[in-house]
Amino acid sequence: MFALVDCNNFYASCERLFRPSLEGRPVVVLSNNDGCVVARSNEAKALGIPMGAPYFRYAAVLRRADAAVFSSNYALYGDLSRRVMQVLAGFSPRIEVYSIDECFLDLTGVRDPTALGLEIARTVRRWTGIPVAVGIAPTKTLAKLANRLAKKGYGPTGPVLDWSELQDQDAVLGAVPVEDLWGIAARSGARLRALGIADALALREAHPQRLRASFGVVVERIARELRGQACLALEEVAPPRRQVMVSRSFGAAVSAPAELRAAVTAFASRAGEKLRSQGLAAPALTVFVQTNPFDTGRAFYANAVTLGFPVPTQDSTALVRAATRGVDRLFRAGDAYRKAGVLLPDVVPAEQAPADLFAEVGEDDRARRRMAVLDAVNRKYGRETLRFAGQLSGSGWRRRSERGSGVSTTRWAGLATVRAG
DNA sequence: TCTGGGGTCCTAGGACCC
DNA sequence: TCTGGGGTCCTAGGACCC
Repeated sequence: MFALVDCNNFYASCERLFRPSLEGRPVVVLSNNDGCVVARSNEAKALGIPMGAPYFRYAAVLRRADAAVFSSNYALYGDLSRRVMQVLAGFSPRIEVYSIDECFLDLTGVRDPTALGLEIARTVRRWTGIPVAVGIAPTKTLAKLANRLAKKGYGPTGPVLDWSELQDQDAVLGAVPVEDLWGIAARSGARLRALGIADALALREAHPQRLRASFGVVVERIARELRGQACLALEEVAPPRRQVMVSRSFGAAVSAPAELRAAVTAFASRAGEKLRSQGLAAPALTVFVQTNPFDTGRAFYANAVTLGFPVPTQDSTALVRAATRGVDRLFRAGDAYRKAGVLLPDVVPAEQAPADLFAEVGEDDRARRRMAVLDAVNRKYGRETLRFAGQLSGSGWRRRSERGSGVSTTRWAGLATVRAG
């Protein structure tokens, strides 16, 4: 038996946490470059703002509705997520942290799952301030669905729905569009509809073998899970990462090669930090650049190049050197670049990486110590306190973030102030 | 003016082996 | 008319997730 606990409008709820005055007001949170709406409170959803909508298209609507608009603050969301997961871990011996705002719990053997679900929702709310919904079912796919329904008010006594307690399951499934299921999006949805499979009930009744032949094993599993046959297990330990990526859209177009190099230097350096913090090493680095894909007046240019290392590395110096060398090969004069990134494919655990037979004696060790110092300084005094000189060649690419709340649970200066009396 | 970032899994097809 | 059988590895691209 699975429970899926999902935080309601997570980023919006985080921003609201320290501002009770935002209760009842529409709240939205924007993506990295203040570009898209990535979280909406219920009031914002009611305004008809779609998920992922470009902000500039809805700015006027939001202003008229007196909405609160925030740039994203991942340090805050990450910290609140950890707190929520910590509370959830107290309710089940086996949990799977599925995403920043979702967690599966193993409820096998629980006598009254609905009562436990209500207790979970109450406790998370009281201890962290974040509202959640709980879906309970014998498969993950049904638990996801039950969670959606719980948020819509199907639960008899609160934001909790146990699928097996639901009357007329078939009627409910018949009213769920096939694209609302976990794992089915627009493409597969359209193809399923063309075969007359438009809702969850029709998918459940379809022949698994035929689904497999036309759509592959993923859709077959979903159909089986709708019947209550569990195909997806709880994964307590996340498998090791296979790639590391750092990429950003630019706050303003970049045309100077030195500034493009400055941007990928920052990305490669950040990628190195990620590698070291996760104990990984990269055998190669891909750097990519692109112009504005939405500009219909100019030809779109996107290109990438991959460079290999003699042995897998976690040294930022090597990553930065490869990234800048790569970007020099990609750069075309006259283009206005809007985005670039660094991708480290096929990463391996650092202890499995062989040493470089041809490196100077002691160089490996010196490089490791340099990186240890870099990380220690930046951990203590803040990201990019110590950085590569190449980054000084320009910072016009940096993101717009004009609406940050400044609230933090991880910096003294950002803590909320409470006045009594 | 203005459009995110970071991932995973699956499949088909090519290339190769004995 | 007619051309074996069984397998692995790699890659690109599609599709999906939050």
